[in-house]
Amino acid sequence: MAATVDPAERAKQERRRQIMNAAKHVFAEAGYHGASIHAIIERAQIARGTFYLYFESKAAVFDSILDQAMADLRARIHRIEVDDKNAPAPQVQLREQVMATLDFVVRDRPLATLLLSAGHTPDAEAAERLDQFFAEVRDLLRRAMESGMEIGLLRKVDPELAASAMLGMIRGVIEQLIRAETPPAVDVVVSEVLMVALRGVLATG
Amino acid sequence: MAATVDPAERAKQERRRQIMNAAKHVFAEAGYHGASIHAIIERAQIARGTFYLYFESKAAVFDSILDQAMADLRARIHRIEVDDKNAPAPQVQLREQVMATLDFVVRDRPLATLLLSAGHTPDAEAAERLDQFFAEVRDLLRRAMESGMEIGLLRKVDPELAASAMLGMIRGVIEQLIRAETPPAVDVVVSEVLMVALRGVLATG
DNA sequence: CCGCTAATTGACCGATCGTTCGAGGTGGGT
DNA sequence: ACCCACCTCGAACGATCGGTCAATTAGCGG
Repeated sequence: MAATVDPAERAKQERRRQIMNAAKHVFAEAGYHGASIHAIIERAQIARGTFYLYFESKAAVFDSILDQAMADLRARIHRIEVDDKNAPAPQVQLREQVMATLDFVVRDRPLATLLLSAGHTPDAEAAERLDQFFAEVRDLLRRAMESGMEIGLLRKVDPELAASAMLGMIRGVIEQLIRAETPPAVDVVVSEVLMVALRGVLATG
Repeated sequence: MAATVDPAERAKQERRRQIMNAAKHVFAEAGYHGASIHAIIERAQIARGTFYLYFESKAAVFDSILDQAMADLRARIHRIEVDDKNAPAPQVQLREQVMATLDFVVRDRPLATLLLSAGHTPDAEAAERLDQFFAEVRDLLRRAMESGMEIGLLRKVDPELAASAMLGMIRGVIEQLIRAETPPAVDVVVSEVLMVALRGVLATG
């Protein structure tokens, strides 16, 4: 795999990242349609034709950005291990994953904006990928619910509905963190959110 | 106000509604940008010029649709009365409002799709209106939280954060109801959601 | 049946945008 | 010094779309 360290190849990859980063910002600011190739190449300081040497279309950059984001996010989300006695307690695993995910997303504002607002792109394929990603997360949540209910850790609820509610809650919180000019510390937010999700808002009694 | 029952005037209003309805479906299916005037007038069975006799621009129809939706929704959401002893219990008021809102939204799928997915329109004014509407709802939720905390009904939480979480939860649930091909009865959903919101998902203990 | 107003129509315009491509530059190997 | 492969550039193209307007039709009171 000497090709991977070939300096020319490295420069190409770097250029690609540069374009993707510029595009990410522009997409976040203007949305998929509002983002013009002009704005992207202006921000990336390259010419029109150069853009098309690295990406075959506008949709292709968008897809690449989504793909990378999803890979990054997937790396932070996995099944909670309940049987393995060596693993940390479920609540601890849960907290760690939520923490890592939220931290990652909040650190990259343009990306967060992109993910949250990219509900309707006329690019059907990109929209479908986003849907698939969220469906995957929702599925993970649903299974977590089912497991939790089986072992008596969780109350009996419609797993599908609860998963949708939880996913929506996370989205709402991220949106709030993005909106705030001086967002509170992530660990404090996670504590509050987990409290609300697990115990609800009603006073104990 | 005899002009309001003038048959000609009535026909005009009807035509307006017809166009708005067609546009609502097209916007929901294709998003703001993806919705072409062509698609709208085709669905409304009118000519291009006719459209511009009733709306001065594409953005204008979009705004009109949003305005009407927001008025309809606002009519179903108001402060929960806690001091008035003649009013129903807070939980009952809450249930009624959530019920009425969810029912209204779910009955009009295109509208729901429109509201949920219209995160980023390049039409800045329309996007701002949507933001304002959701900000209003969030504000209502936040104040409800604060009131509930004052009278000891609710646990102590960050009101702003909890409001964002609750709003996100509602959005998530609506999205799920829209997605389902055979959505469950609304009152069952409301019961489940209120349970999760108030008591959380953790088993009591 | 006439005449007039108001409604309706669709060909057309200008602007914008994504994409293409041939000309010009660059740099490392010999 | 030369070459050649590769990269970079931006003017030009074609398609699409929102919006306009002069021509046509419909409806109706006299």
